[in-house]
Amino acid sequence: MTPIRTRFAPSPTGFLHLGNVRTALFAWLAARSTGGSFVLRVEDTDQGRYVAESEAAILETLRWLGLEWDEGPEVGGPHAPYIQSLRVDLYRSHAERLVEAGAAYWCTCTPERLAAMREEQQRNHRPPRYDRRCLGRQDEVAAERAAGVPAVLRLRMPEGTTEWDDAVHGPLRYDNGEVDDQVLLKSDGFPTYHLAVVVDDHLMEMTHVIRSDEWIPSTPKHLAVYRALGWEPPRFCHVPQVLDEQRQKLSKRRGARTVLEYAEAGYVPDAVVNAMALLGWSSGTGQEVFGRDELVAAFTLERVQPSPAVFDPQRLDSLNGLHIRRMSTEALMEALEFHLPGVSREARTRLVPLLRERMVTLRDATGLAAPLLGPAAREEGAALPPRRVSAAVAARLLDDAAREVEAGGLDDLEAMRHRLTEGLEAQGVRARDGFRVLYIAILGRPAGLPVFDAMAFIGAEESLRRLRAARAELES
RNA sequence: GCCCCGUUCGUCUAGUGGCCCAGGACACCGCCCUCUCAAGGCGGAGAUCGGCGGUUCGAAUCCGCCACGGGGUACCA
Repeated sequence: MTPIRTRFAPSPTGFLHLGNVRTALFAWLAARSTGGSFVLRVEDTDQGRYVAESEAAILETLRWLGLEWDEGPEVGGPHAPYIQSLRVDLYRSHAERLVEAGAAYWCTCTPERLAAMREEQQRNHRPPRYDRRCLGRQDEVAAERAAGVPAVLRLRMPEGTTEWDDAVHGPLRYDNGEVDDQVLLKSDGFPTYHLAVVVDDHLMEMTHVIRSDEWIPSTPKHLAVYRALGWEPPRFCHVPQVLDEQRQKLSKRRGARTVLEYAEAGYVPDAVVNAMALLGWSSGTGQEVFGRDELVAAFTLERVQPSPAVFDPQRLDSLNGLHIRRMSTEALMEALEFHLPGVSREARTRLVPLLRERMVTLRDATGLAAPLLGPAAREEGAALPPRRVSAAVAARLLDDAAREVEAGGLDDLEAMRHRLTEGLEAQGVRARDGFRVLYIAILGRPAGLPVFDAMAFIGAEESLRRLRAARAELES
């Protein structure tokens, strides 16, 4: 299969959420799965919307997810710089070529006139497009520009139709008469997306343009630029958007969490990647849980769906648990450092087997392990004795357990548990009911990490202290 | 207003003319396992394949119209 060379080109106007990054993931997968390359490019041509911290956050997000780029900011590459604001001369020189080719023209119409024009077109049920007033008076416009009147450069959209074979949507066709004479160069001298994206994608030798499908309507403009410059266009792949539960495009404004927030909340990169991959793509084999390498092996652009997908947080939870359980003890121990601050590597290693199957997120470790790392606060409503267990049975169990611990029972948890079970059953009490007493005594609540393992973890001394405290509570 | 894209269980999806009175996953419910909680195993409920017409011996799959959802319509990306 031919290597795909593609890019992710975010604009540094905010943080990355699942919707943005899903597109990056598909591009990364397309490149990796074909032995191609993945380029990162920063599209900061809108000075007004630039948010300083967001650029660093974008790089951090991609790195956290493991979507490493072969060329781009901080790693460089043969087509550097990879930041558009540093490439302005390139756009201007190509704009000049477009003017010479008669494919672009200057325009000094005011924003007010443009707005009035569009309003009128809308009133008359006509498609909103620039009316080309300046196209017929280029000499005057040139004089105005010389006199300092602000001007923009517009694409002269050719007649006819534009069609292309989209990798996701199949054949797409537009009547050029519906397409506006797009502004290519703004009056501040910066290019618009429509010029910069074409120049960079060509110069950076992209074979595929993988982007959100909100770009479909402007693709004819881009194709017109390719044609005017005599360039062969890349293959376009317009991937569907990711929607929230209200079926709206995911957006920070509407409360979409950033990827980095998921990281802090205890989600693991592989799970987030897996969950995103399933939004708009499926393997076709029925497999839905993928490790990184499996995903790279299974991915193809052809299997990307054209319809938008609603992000389901519950699915992410499920996958996160699954991926946590797939992690090695060593890896989990390391990953838990953030959520179990101050807990030694040795202690974390002992905790991992107890925690692994009980965590949805890494953050769950904090609450689960709390009774083993400090005093076990009594959970509200956790009565001693619990329902279905008499005070007499509870007292005896606590005494028996204390005796067991004193006799070194923690050295063989299974044997100790067996003896305590027999003691309970001799009194006609089921172990599952009786042991609830131990859970409350040791963990402060009727459920949690396996209680015998918990006792072993906190040690004989602390175990005895808690058993006796519970015993004393029964007396009062 | 104009243009475009899309439409299979609540959600993600399989499905490209007969294998589908539609399969899987998540969530939900039940059972089993079990020191609790989980995890795991098994089972259940859940979709008139957006609607209506058409093509065909036969349509979720092909065509048309409509409806609904989303997007574009900027000197934002």
